[in-house]
Amino acid sequence: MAALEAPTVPPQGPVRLGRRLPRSFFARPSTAVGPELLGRVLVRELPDGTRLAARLVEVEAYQEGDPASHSFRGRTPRNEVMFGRPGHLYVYFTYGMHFCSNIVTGSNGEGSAVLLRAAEPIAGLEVMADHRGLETPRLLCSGPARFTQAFGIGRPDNGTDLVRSQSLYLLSGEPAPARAIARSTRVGVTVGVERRWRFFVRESPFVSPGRPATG
DNA sequence: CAATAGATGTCCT
DNA sequence: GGACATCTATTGG
Repeated sequence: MAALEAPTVPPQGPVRLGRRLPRSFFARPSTAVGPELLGRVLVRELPDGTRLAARLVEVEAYQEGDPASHSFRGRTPRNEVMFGRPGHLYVYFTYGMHFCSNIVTGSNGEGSAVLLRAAEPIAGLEVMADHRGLETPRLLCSGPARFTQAFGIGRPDNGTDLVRSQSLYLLSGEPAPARAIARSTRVGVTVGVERRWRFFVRESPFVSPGRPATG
């Protein structure tokens, strides 16, 4: 694919974009897909041609039978996409003001997904700053609602197929090696806390400030 | 630094 | 009515 525009700040490491991840990558349990998403690159192409890109550094897995998951009590109009085919984007509105983004995993009808919690911006930082109303690169995508806002993702993007969309997709990037990945309990959940399904890149300054980095 | 208040849709009891 | 997969500004140590 075409080269991305030069980032405003140097990324933490080399940026290999690679190729789009196939449906089969997502068609596995969220707890398996989650850690393997770290180091992957989410790309957004805006109508004006601007390209936004960021490398995932923090995610959380959610599943059916998991009391912290939106899918726990079955389908609703809001979580419908979560029960659909893997590889689609599940966007939800929360706390009366914020949107958060998930990637649907597992098999069709299953109700599992991975919440995108934080990323390291690598292209389009000026537009992200515009969306966020701040400049500091570290604060652009370091939280699920921040990340979603930086990318300009909202209701219309709910249900987008990341495997086929020309404007929102996920590239293989450079997967984080197992030794660089830490796990902890999930942020902001009060049930299902025994599930340590938050996965993040240990040394990344772009991880959200949500919680202690329980290795 | 830490703690807290305030913004307020959607789903739940 | 209350909880919630959150963020920001403000206040106080």
